[in-house]
This record gives sequence, C-alpha cells and structure tokens, in this order.
Amino acid sequence: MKKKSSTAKWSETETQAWIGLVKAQQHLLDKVEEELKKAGFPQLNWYDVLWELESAKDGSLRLNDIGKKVILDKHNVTRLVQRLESEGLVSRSQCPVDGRGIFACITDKGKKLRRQMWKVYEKVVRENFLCKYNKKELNEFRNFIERIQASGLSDSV
Amino acid sequence: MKKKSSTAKWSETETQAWIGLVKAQQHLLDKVEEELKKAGFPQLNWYDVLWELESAKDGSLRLNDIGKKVILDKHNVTRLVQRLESEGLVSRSQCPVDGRGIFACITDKGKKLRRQMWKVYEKVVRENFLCKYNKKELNEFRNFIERIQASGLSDSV
DNA sequence: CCATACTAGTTGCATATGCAACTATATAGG
DNA sequence: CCTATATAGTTGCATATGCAACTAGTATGG
Repeated sequence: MKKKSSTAKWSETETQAWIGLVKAQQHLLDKVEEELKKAGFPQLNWYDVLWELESAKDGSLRLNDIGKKVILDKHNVTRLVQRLESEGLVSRSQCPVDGRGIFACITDKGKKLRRQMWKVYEKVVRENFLCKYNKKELNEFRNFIERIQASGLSDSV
Repeated sequence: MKKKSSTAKWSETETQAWIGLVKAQQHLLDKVEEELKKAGFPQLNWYDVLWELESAKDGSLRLNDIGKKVILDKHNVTRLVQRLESEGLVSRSQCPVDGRGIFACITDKGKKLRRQMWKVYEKVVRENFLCKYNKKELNEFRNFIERIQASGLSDSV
C-alpha cells in the first residue's frame, strides 16, 4: 500500500525523456516508411531482414536466427521469408546438419534492392536525425543507447 | 553521378547511433507489450489513445486529432475507437460546431484501465531505461531528442 | 533402441492493418 | 445561391499479424 510505482513517481524530465524518445523515433520511422512507399519499395521489415542476411556470414541465416535479430515471431519469419523468396530476393535451403533448420540466403537481386532501399532510408535519417548532431554528440548518444542494450534486453544484435 | 548518399558515407559511429537507437527502443517496447499481455491488458496503442484523451482538455479529442497525436491513419482510428467504445473505455459524440466531427471521450473505466496499464509500462521503462541514467543525463537525453522534434517532424505532440 | 521432452518451422483461424472507394459536411468561387 | 473542391469519418477488400495447433527432426534418459 505504499505509494510506489504511481504516476507521481516520475518527474517531468524523466517522463519526457522517454515519451520524447518514443515519439521521435516513431515519427522518423514513419517517415522512412512513407518515403520507401513513395519510391515504390517494400516495407521496412523487408529491409531489416535483407540487411541481417547481407551482413551475416555467407549472406545466410537460419529462420530462427532472423527472428531473433529482427523482432518478429517465428510465424511471421516463415511468411516474410516466403514473400521474399517469391520475389526472388532470397533463396531457401535445408540445413545440412540440423534436419529441421532452414537457411535463407540473400540473392543478388536481394542485395541490389537492399542497396536501393538504403539510399532512401539513409536520406531520411540523415536529414532528420544525423544532421542535428556533430560527431562528438553522436558518439555520446551511442554510448547512452548502449547502456540500454547492455542489460539483458539485447538477446541478439 | 557524384558518389552521394552511398552507404560509405556514414561512419560506424553514425550508423551505430541510429541502429542502436532503433533496436533499443524496439526491444523495450516489445518488452512492454509482453508485460502488458502477461498482465492481461490490451495493446500499447490502446494505451496511447487513452493517454492522449486523458491529457486532453475535457478528456476528449476529435478522431482526426487522435490520429495525428498517435501515429495512426484515420481508418485505424475509427476502428480502434470503435473497439475502445465497445469495451466502455471511451464514449463517442457528435461535434456541435462541425457536423462531420466525432469526439471520443475517455470514461472513468478508461481512466482506470490507463492507470493500471501505466503501472506495467512504467515499471519496464524504469527498470530497463531510466535506472541506467541520472537526472542530469536524462536531461541531456531529452535535449538531444528535442532537436529531432524541433524539425518539421512533430506535426503534433 | 525406444519413449519423452524439446526445438524449428509450417499452417489455419481470428484479428488488425493499409488502401481505395464512398458518404456527408464544410469551404471557396462564380 | 449553386457548383467545385477539400476534409472527417466510415466501410469493403486485400494483406499482414498474433495465437494455437500441428509436423518433423533432435536430444535426453531409461
């Protein structure tokens, strides 16, 4: 019955820091989505998967691992990869050592698309986020952020 | 044909600052969703709408304005508010001055639910985000963030 | 070697979302 | 006052997502 975890516990500053962070990022990502669509490209989560694949060894990952890197449940990974495959952006193959495992491997077409999408993505982030800060600040920023990740939160990355 | 907006343009620091920000927040929000579900509460976007309503004058907003505050297209606002209404969390009423307008007004039940959800929400954010920083840092952080909002991005807030 | 428990991935169903077409009101121009 | 155009909100349809049940392969323990 102690007055714990009640709304009053947070000062304005704290609350604002969090809400500001969420809103700012939502707006930014929203804008990225908008620009991608405008340019005729697919959604951000396609980009995320392609990016994870491209930066992985051999350009391939097991579906399960994709799900961990990107924030998606297995079900959605299965279907997202199906869609990517039907567009020729990735290819699927059995895992030789684990009969259950399926690898998704990014194709040249997939790499090309990712690169094109990145141009759009990068532009939005640069013009609305990066350009507001100098190197030193971005460094500080990154350090800030890393402290969050340092806790058990990032089971991946 | 100049080598502009190519991937190479960003240094590691810059890229990492952005990617870290996105991932950290995704993980955090994901965890909030998880905890809300575990506690038997509805999704975060219900919370967001309830929160906007409760902090608005008279606890009510026009659907259109909700859509601007929360990041949702009109279509979804209509239907989200319908769902909220069917749960008795908000009530709808015609706008007296604009025949097209519909107000959504948070009910006592809605306020109560929001408060309960906030406890869960707050806990996750406090334990995974706020507790990593001191007041001064949070202040800096907020200032950082505000620079993003300062640009045309926040048509609302 | 067989039974049990676990994990990877898939599929079906209910629900949520995005998009486009539609209704009704409001605003602007002749 | 009447037409043209824009805006608020709704609805229908296609698609995407979450959840639970299912299949197939793996690991453990007798």
